[in-house]
Amino acid sequence: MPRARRRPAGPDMKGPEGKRSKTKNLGGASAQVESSSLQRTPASEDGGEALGSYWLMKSEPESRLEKGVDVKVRSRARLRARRCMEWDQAMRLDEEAFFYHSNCRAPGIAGLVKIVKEAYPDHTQFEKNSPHYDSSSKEDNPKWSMVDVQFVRMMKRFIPLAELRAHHQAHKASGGPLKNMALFTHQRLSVQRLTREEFDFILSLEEKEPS
DNA sequence: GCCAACGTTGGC
DNA sequence: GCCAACGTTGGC
Repeated sequence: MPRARRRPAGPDMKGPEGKRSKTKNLGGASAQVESSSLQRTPASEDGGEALGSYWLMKSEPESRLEKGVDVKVRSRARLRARRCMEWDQAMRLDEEAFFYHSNCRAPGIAGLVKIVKEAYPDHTQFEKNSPHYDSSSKEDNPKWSMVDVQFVRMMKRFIPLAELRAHHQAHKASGGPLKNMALFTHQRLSVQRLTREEFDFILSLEEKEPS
């Protein structure tokens, strides 16, 4: 697994590895997203055909040391096992995900990535020196898997958490698209499914003045 | 199966 | 760095 360079904030924009989202498959303990480096791709229009699902993936933009290793853009969240497994395996090639900066001074949605490799076992769970080592995971029944994602683009403007929350609150009363957004209703999920309506609404915020 | 203690996430 | 929210663990 690639080791991230130390940088103050923001996603890496180059490097061959793509971004990896790691999600624990079973056992119900946790899930994690790890983003090491993001590969820039030519902006490609997808012709607008409907993709299956949309996602929001949390990552930490700031360096953090764990077991003496800079694990940087990594976040972990407790998940319900079944849901976690479903979501992990539900992420399909070319589906889009917002990447969200968490645990930092300015939390919010920073950009877009897409799935370029569907779930596969994460080898680092078996490596004792890895911060992701999990002694309870067995080779023949791995608990953790990852997907690779590729950088698509930054948001036209950063969408702060506070702005999303304000819409969420308003939509709870008005029945708007963010009324059930998982970021607020299941706040500890590190990988969240978005409805088409949620995804489109958030994209529409890019065009608007910050509220 | 309850629930208090504990650990982690993540906003602030 | 603090701590609220909340998920997990383990004693009973």
